[in-house]
Amino acid sequence: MAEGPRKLSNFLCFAVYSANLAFGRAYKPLLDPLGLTYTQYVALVALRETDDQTVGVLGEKLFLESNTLTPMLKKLEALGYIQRRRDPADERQVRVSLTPAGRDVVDSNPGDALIDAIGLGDDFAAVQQSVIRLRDNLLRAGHSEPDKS
Amino acid sequence: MAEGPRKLSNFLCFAVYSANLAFGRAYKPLLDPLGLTYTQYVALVALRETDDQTVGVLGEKLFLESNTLTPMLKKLEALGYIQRRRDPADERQVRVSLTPAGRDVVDSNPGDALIDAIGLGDDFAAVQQSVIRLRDNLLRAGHSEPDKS
DNA sequence: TCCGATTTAATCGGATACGATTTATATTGC
DNA sequence: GCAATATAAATCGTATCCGATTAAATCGGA
Repeated sequence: MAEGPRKLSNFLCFAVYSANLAFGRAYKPLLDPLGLTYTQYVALVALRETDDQTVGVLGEKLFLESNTLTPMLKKLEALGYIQRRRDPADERQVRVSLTPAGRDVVDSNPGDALIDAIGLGDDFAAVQQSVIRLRDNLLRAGHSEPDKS
Repeated sequence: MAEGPRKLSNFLCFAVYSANLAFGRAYKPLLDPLGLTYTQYVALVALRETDDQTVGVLGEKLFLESNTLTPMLKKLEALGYIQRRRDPADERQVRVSLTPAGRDVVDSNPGDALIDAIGLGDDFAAVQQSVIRLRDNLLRAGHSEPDKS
């Protein structure tokens, strides 16, 4: 085996890639009325979990860095969902916290409408754990090069 | 249940979102030497499967439309991996086909180096099928509105 | 103390995604 | 045959991602 052209449908990476596109499209009609994008909503959820985080710590949770987060957070601030301020104790850091409006949005759980659409039934938790394991394995393989000792 | 702030780690959408980021990062060192991005590589795989496709048919497989594909395909053409030409029988359509160089890239299976990194073992196929089912369910829920008959 | 190294965000350029519109070509109705 | 419609790709503006660089603040050693 392992010869001949592989079919796209056999690529796990493509399954994940296209499932991510599908999630974005499924969330869109739910988030549009709130003026939020899919990624912005995820950031709000992360902030609901732990408030008043630095951009760096928030980025660790979201697997993003300041180059992606800074413009998005500025947009969320302009929308009135978060507040950004320099940490007085260390002016290099920016601390981000939810406004009451931001908390309300997260607590309204707009994603609940998708639970039926997901349609994995009892497999939900197992699939989620597998995808998380996959992600962590890939990231682990990445940030330490395969050193040939 | 269903009250109180949900943790980000319990969101299946975030697992998929972050796994997709992880795949892109894992593929990067493998594709950089070829001058390819992750998405461009996926497009080449889709073309390897069926050559001489129209932009629309290719888009159906990739879940993308011409607004995303056209710029990417022009880049792949500039790289010498594909050829684009108007269909003489219907000048509205553009047909895309792999060049020999493009075929060689796909046949070299650059993603094989990640099989170990994925680390799902025997669960690989099951996870893949679940993610595909998830995707298809989400897309199905999307393009026909939940009509309350 | 003071200067170099480190850390944190922000900035910049290139490459996706995607809704909305535009352009060019085909098809259909009459 | 031709105007109205439909279809396919391309274009445009906005919002991510990400590598690389920059700017500002902090830290650390001589």
